[in-house]
Amino acid sequence: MLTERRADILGMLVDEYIDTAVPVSSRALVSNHHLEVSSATIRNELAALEEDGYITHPYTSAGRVPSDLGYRFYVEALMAEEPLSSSEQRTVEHQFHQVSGGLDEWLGLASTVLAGWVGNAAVITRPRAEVARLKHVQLVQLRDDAALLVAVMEDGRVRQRVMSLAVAADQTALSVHAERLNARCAGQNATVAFAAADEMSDADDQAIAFAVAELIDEQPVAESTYLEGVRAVLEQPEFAEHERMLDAIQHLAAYELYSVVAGVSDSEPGQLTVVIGGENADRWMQDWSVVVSAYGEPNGPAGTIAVVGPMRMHYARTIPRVRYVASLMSDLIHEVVA
Amino acid sequence: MLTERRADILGMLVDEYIDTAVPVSSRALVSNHHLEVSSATIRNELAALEEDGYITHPYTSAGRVPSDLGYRFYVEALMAEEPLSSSEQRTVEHQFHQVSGGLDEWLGLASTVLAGWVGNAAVITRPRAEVARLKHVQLVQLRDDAALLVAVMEDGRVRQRVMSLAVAADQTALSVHAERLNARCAGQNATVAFAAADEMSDADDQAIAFAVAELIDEQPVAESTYLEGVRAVLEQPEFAEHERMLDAIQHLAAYELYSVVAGVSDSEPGQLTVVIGGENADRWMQDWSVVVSAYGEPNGPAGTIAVVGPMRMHYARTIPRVRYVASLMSDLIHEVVA
DNA sequence: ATTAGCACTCTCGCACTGAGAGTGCTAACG
DNA sequence: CGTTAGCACTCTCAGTGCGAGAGTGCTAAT
Repeated sequence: MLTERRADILGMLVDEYIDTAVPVSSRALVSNHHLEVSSATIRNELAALEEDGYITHPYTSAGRVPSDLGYRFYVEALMAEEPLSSSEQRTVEHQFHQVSGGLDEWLGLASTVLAGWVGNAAVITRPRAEVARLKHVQLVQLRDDAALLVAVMEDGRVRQRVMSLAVAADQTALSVHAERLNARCAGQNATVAFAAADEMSDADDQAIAFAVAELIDEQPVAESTYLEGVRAVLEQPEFAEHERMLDAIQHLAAYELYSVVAGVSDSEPGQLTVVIGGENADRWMQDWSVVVSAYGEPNGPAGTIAVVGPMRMHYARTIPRVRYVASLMSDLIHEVVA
Repeated sequence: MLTERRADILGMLVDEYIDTAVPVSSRALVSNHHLEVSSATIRNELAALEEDGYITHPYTSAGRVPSDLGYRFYVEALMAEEPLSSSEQRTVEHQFHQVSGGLDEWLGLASTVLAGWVGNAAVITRPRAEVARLKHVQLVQLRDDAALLVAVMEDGRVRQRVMSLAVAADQTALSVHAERLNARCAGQNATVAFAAADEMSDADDQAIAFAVAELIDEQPVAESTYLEGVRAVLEQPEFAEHERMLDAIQHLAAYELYSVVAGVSDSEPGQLTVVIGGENADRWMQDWSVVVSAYGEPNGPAGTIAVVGPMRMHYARTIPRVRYVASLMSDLIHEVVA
């Protein structure tokens, strides 16, 4: 376990490094914090902290930089969370009253605001149920032998597909098809729908049921992922080199982040998770950190709100803000849904 | 007007510059093309071409680089289009047979393939009618006093919104609401729907009609824009500098490209447009070129297929490939819709 | 345990230089 | 008159070397 002084020093060091992106030296610590000891003493402590794995050297005689472990300890025990200023709260409330409403606009706004606050990329996914279930199916006539299949899921997502029909059907006939399906599949998951498709005798019924089952089952690729603040991330000095920047860009595509964020948040709404550097599963994320929280109704469809950035991230700012936006979105959903 | 020799030289120069990204010298032209004249002669011709504004100097005594006008002349008159190889055709046909079908998958695949072929960003927008018209409305019950409004447009787009109701209604009552609306608004545009909303007596009817009108009217922000190949663009040497790269990234967001691409293609399906450098309306696009074509049924809903990249773009490869993908998508839509 | 002092290491920015590439011009040539 | 050889001039670019500065680690003294 760390002595108190060492913990203090580690805290200052991480704060400073997050702020400046420059490896921090013993002298800087002493002078910036008016410590009562000399830089040599600090050097000894730093050596001990390095021994224990909390910090490293980029090269001999540069300042120290926090390691994964150092950041982890900082987030767990040292950091002083920076609460939202009243002006920040006022801004966000004002902005949310400006937009007419509708989930999509909220999500877009939330990601923009969050990204702006924390100076990193913000990723928000639309709420979805853990297991997709069908709510309602409808067929809209396009031509004699083709119809648009619209499937509404219980979590409010809507999927569509154009179907061609073996037997020509007018809108009335299509409604009959749809009703048969609703009777059989409403409230059911994909497995049941596939089974239902097998049982259908009529060819078109079967084709439609099969299509519905596929729609229920469909994996959301980048389905409604809101991503903002890419430029802010890439302006960080860690991406000064082209190669790093290019790699970062490649991975910052919305659909990759979707899987990252979805992979992390197995938690329930309100629970916030921080994943730091090497703790990430993905290989390319070893230098990145993610602060993520689920939002939504308890036991209802859940989405995730995340901030993604380099390990040197302003955790003390980011964590309360992710938490705040998550609870804000949960409240908004509560108002609409319950 | 250019003498034939000058035109030839300009053609070679543009070809070479597109290939190498290096300002091309008189000597390089002579040796790479086994010209029967000396480099001094070429220098005289280059000076003349510069005088006429087809090429420029980056600085005194470097090679020559095409200007906007030079590229324009090249695309118009000099370029030899590079037809698709049989292996390219085979690949794409193979891949399109692999996917199960469904417009979204086609569009995603098309953008990926196109981006890969041309080494630049490919942007594809979903087809939409010039004026949105309602096809069909449906209400799905969420709770006693809330319903999901699903509006299907004539061009096949689907929009949704959660509505809270003044008077509780079960699914049967909701269907009645929906039918009233369909009777009044099916096939109509937003203006008519707004008018209809005004005439409705029942409060919920009115609210729903108003919401429908808004859905019809809604501007697609980044609505279903497929963007691929961002990394490829940014690997081009024109983005070697940090600042340029950051600016490019900022603008390459899908929703910005949507407006760029939509702004360019006022043409009908089959017509292909090339916009070079300063011909772009947007200020930030002054160094970019866009090759864009509409696709879809004549007089039907139309989408756009575009390639966006630096001015130094391989037009001879890009143009036939954009054209090909556009006609491919048009065919696919034709099969499904007509 | 703390500290002063000092040698050592490594980075970073800067100036300098020489090679090379390419042009523009002039004068000669067919 | 078009073409060409020759040459001076310009500008870039990569490499090199160097000095300043920052920071550590160690040792010996307090």
